[in-house]
Amino acid sequence: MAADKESLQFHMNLGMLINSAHRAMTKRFVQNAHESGLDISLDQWMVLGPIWQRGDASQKELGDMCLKDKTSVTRIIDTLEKKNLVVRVPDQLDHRVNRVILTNAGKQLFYDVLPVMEKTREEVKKNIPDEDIEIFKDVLSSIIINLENEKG
Amino acid sequence: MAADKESLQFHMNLGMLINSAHRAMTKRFVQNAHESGLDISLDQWMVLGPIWQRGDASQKELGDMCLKDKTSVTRIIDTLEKKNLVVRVPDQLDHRVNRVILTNAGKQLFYDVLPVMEKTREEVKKNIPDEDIEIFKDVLSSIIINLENEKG
DNA sequence: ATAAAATAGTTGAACCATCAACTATAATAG
DNA sequence: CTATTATAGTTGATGGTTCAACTATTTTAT
Repeated sequence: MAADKESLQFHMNLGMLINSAHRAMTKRFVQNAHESGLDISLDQWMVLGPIWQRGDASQKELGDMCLKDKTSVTRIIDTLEKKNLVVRVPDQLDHRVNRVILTNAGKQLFYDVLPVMEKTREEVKKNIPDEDIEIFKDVLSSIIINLENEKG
Repeated sequence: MAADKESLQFHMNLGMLINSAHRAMTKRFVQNAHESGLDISLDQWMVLGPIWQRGDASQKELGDMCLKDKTSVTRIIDTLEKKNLVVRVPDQLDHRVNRVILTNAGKQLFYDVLPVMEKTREEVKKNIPDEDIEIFKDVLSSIIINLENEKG
């Protein structure tokens, strides 16, 4: 899985590049967390964030905020619950929805992971000009919008 | 999973954007293939390509070219073999390696999927200036290089 | 007030990624 | 030549994604 400039030239295929950049970022985040003695996946972290931010969140809201499918949310919450980082509390008003809240362990983990996330972000962006990052984000947004399901 | 400009503004997080752009591309490819009556995943297609290009390839070579782990290659070849698109032939010189070759069905599928890939590529890049795409690729390459494991 | 449609969440199946442990063969070092 | 090491590939486990089918509520439309 070599990834020097030369091999990348050869693999200058959008999809593959995106794929491997994303995998590299995920891997590095987990590595960094592990080096800090923390056991959490990037997806678990992505779900944890919005819960912390709001105090609680329904699974639907989490899916919207993380751009994740409801099935994925179900399973991630399952594993977060197994790890005692989170609990599901049935909503009193709408009995279809679960409110997901952080346990104390969940809050603690959130604070512990914050600097890991920051470190990873810096490693990712190292030596990349800010204006390129902006264009990069714009292109990503455009791609997502291009592929929005035009069901109408 | 709304993805209009506004919600994307809110989610302007590199990792999440990359993640969902990649997932959207994968999904669209499979959809397009399905609409053409073809049953193939993006990863299967990514493996099929290099085999076609070379006539045959070892699993190691496929992993290198697709930037995939050997375990992933093993499993993808497994399912391609189940679908009779590919066969493993033990290498005569080095008994550790499998040469993977396309069946006739595999070749046929390759030709059938080519236009689907092209269509998907166009949908992805629609309304995005070429120079932005170039910067986009550069940033992706830089990220990958930034995260290359500096084990030394 | 009731039937139909929409919404929130779960489950099972199929696929892919990653890790660790393993088998088998080949290359190398003494 | 033999012992060590490196390489190619497989297997099992765990986690995440997607699809389709399902349950259970709530909304809406008549």
